[in-house]
Amino acid sequence: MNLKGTLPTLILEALVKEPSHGYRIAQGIKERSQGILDFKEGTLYPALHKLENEGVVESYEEVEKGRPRRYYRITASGRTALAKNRAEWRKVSRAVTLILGEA
Amino acid sequence: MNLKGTLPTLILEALVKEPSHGYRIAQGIKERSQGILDFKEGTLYPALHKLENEGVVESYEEVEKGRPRRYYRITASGRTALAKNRAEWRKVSRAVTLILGEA
DNA sequence: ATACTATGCATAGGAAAGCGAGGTATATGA
DNA sequence: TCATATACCTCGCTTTCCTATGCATAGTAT
Repeated sequence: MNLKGTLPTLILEALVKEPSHGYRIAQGIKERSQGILDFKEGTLYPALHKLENEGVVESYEEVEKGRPRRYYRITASGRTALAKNRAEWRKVSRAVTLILGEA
Repeated sequence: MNLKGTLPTLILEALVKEPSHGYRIAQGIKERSQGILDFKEGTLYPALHKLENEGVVESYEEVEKGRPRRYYRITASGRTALAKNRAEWRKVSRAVTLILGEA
């Protein structure tokens, strides 16, 4: 189950502490949401490419266990974007909850 | 500002207490969200048609001030759908907030 | 009188997000 | 040897939403 539009923000949040690669980012989102959020690979990879294109993340290749992995690192503008997106999420999710009810 | 996918649920919620027509439903969502949620007419009307097609709302025409208005009434299956959507919203929005942080 | 705004409904075209399915490749364990 | 997990990618499709446009009426301001 997923909420459209939240993925870019969730990816940025996943990279705040340290760089990571696509597959691990997806696992992390699933685990940190207790299995509720589950973005598919066909969604995740294009999203990462888009974020890189926008300059909010940078990527580099790192060889691990003989195989290359594409790591992503959040940029300065990415941290700004994250802060903005986080605030927006709070605002709009509270607005919906205001109508649909909390309890 | 809007959250994709929430409109059908917000419409059903708007009809719980009494039937209403498109224009008023849109106004209600905007007001009850304190101006934050603002779905456009080009979004709302097709959404209403779809909900009617699915059988969760019924429509009828009522002439008011000499002009016809299309009123929508929530059906029994609409109430069931609303309960389900409401629970889903809680679940998934909490999952996102779990990751993005509450404070 | 005329024009603008609000009300009220509707459709068409296009963008964006996400999914499913498919492809490629390696490592590991049964 | 065969399946599964890891790891990345792309294509086509559907859904959702927005903008723009059209039509029509009522009220208000100029």
